[in-house]
Amino acid sequence: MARLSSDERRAALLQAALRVIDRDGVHGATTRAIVAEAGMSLASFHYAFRSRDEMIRELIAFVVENEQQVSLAAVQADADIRTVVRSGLQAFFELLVSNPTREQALFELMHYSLRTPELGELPRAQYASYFRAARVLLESGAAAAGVTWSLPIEELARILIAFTDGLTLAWLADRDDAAAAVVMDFAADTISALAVPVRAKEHQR
Amino acid sequence: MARLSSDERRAALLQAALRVIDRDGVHGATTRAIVAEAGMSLASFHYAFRSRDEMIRELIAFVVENEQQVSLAAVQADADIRTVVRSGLQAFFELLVSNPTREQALFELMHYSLRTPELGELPRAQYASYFRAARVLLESGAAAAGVTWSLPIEELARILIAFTDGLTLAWLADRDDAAAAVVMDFAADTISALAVPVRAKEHQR
DNA sequence: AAGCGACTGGGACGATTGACCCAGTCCGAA
DNA sequence: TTCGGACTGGGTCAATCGTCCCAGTCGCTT
Repeated sequence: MARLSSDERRAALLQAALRVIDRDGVHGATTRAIVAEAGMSLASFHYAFRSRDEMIRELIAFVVENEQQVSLAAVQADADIRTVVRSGLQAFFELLVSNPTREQALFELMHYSLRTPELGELPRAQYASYFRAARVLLESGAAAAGVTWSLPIEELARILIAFTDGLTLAWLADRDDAAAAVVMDFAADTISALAVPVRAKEHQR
Repeated sequence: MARLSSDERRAALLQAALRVIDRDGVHGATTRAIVAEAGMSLASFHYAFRSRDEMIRELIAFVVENEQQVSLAAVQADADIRTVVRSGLQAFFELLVSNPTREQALFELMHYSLRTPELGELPRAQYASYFRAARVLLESGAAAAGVTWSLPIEELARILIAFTDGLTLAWLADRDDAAAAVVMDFAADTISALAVPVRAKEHQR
């Protein structure tokens, strides 16, 4: 064991790979580009990972776990449910605008996984993670606003993610902020319309 | 100009390239794979196209023009607007299920374009084409059902495309048909809720 | 029938890639 | 201080890529 960090070096390489993919896409994430970004030598790469594929596999798993979608889940107190949903979407959108290449990178990683036989199951986990984040927003928002959902929470979470994916892709294509806002308004309106007030007694406990 | 088809050979190569991308992704669409699929020799490729990039550029333009999204626009007569929207979504979904790799290919081509400086504007045209198809469905459906939209048609088209993109990505990830149906139901409900009946006089003329 | 030019086959080139290898270096344990 | 093993630098390899080239071939025109 000894020297610093068998795991630290792997983590450093993963971070570097993510930066390279942000900058140049999955296509540009060659072993040489990654070690250059990490300030290491090529030998270190194959000392840490058996192959590039293994690294990509771990990278996707890492991204899925550390769902940075958390920005979606900033629920302020005593807001009505429509505001909660709209704010969550706005937070996500601002993340997208401030770092569009990151969302592109996530999509590219997904499509790369779908094309790679032994990675084909990863997108399922990726979306399960997204749904979980959406569910957190919807549940905590509903609790804060004193409402409950008239549809199963899993279905609502999927609908919310469909909205974020759809508005992200269209925005990446034409960068129309105003149009994205319209979609977010529509999403907040229609989703919050499925909220029903909790009877005071239930709300209280 | 003589021999058969300066344009025909280009078209044949484009079709072959599309089949290769369907099968192996953009990454696998090498010049050699494409000419093999087309049953041609490598020299013919560079006789027809100056470079692979030029071919990809024309391929995307071709795909955007021949929007196969038309399947979305099968409007049956005397159906209420909710049914029209739901049927359009269902037609799209069945296209997706019967040919998932085609939708994957379109996404990959979009992301490839976004990463390629001189192709960066193509996704805008791609989505303009999608919006146009959605608009056709919404307008003809509204005319057939005798309703009009309470939101600008451009905004509604974008919302509809957000739904199709969102449900497509999630379905590609987990292949959950039932969940996709829920999203489509929600989309049809919420979009058709924005339809208002036309006064008989207007409807008649 | 001849010839011109559009077209093709097959090979080659340089660049890039993932992977490997080996001689060293550096650190901590003894 | 010595020594062993974890780690690295730099070079190399085969495979694959886009691109190019040139000697042919084939079909139309004349």
